[in-house]
Amino acid sequence: MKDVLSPEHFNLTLVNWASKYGRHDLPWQQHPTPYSVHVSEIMLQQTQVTTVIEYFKRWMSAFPNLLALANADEDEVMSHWQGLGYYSRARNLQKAARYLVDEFSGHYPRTLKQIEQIPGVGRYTAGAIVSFAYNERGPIVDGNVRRLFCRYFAIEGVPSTTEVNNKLWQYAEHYTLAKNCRAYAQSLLDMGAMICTPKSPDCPNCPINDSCQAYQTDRVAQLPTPKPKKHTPTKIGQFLWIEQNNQLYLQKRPAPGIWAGLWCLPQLDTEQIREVAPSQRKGTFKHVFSHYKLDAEVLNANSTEQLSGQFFSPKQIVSLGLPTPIRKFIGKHLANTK
DNA sequence: TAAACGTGGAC
DNA sequence: TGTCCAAGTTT
Repeated sequence: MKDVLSPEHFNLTLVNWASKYGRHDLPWQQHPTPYSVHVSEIMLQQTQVTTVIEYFKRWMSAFPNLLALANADEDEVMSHWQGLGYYSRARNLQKAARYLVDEFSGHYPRTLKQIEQIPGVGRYTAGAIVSFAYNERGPIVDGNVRRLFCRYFAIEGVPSTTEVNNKLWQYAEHYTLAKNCRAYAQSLLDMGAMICTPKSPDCPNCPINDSCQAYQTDRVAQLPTPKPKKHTPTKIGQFLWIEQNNQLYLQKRPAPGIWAGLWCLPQLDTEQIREVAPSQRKGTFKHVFSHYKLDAEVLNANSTEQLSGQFFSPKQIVSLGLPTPIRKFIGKHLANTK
């Protein structure tokens, strides 16, 4: 069996492959700055490229630079993130902008260690910013690299365990050179997205298949080792529909917690949940999260006593940041909010 | 270490 | 319809 390539040979082979077959037209690849790379990398966390593209364009128009984001209203920020999910990313992005303005005069630091101190920026994102914005050496391990390396080096074990994760970062450190930095990082992502895919990888067209340890031993389909899946519980939710003069009562969701920072129908906490007659019911909806399912009903109510929210007109609601299922429900039940 | 944290695309 | 899982980070 052929051994794995040296870091030098590996780098050159992938960069050469990506120059022909890689992605070069993504919006964030056109004029990369530390800020635009930062924004795109946060948006791309656990989110598909096709989903991010329009959000990225709108965000860069609304908040073209660090200062604009630092000075923006939080509701304005959240409304531009609505529908993208994992909303702490948006709040951390603004926190990061304020941190960089306050501590670094609005200029990004240059070193990996400093960049990793930015709120919401972990080891992967720090490496990506250094690679893509500065074209300097910044090792990365994301889902693409994890899959590619687990197969190429035939790494057994669940990747999220400390042992395997450490091994992956060791390979990343060893195989990331101080040359072709931007092109090499991008080639890893492109390989993971276009060749070394989760299902039906395109091994015949892989530029390094003859030295891939999994391919040589027919274990591509078994690597990376799948994570044992766990049962997702179903939670019951009750929300209040309080409408006066065609205005709707909404509350801002607290952090931490689901939908933090978004505006939502008031939700009864677990102790307040009660049986209700069908006549009180405005409607129901179901929603699936990554870690549980939500069965919800929306109850008609009149009083806003004890509640800390405010009324909004349909026109105001349209430009607010709302959770996706709540926005859908409101759109169905309140005029002029679609 | 494991759970929390959203949503939608792909099959 | 259900399942996987996508350029992860925080607590």
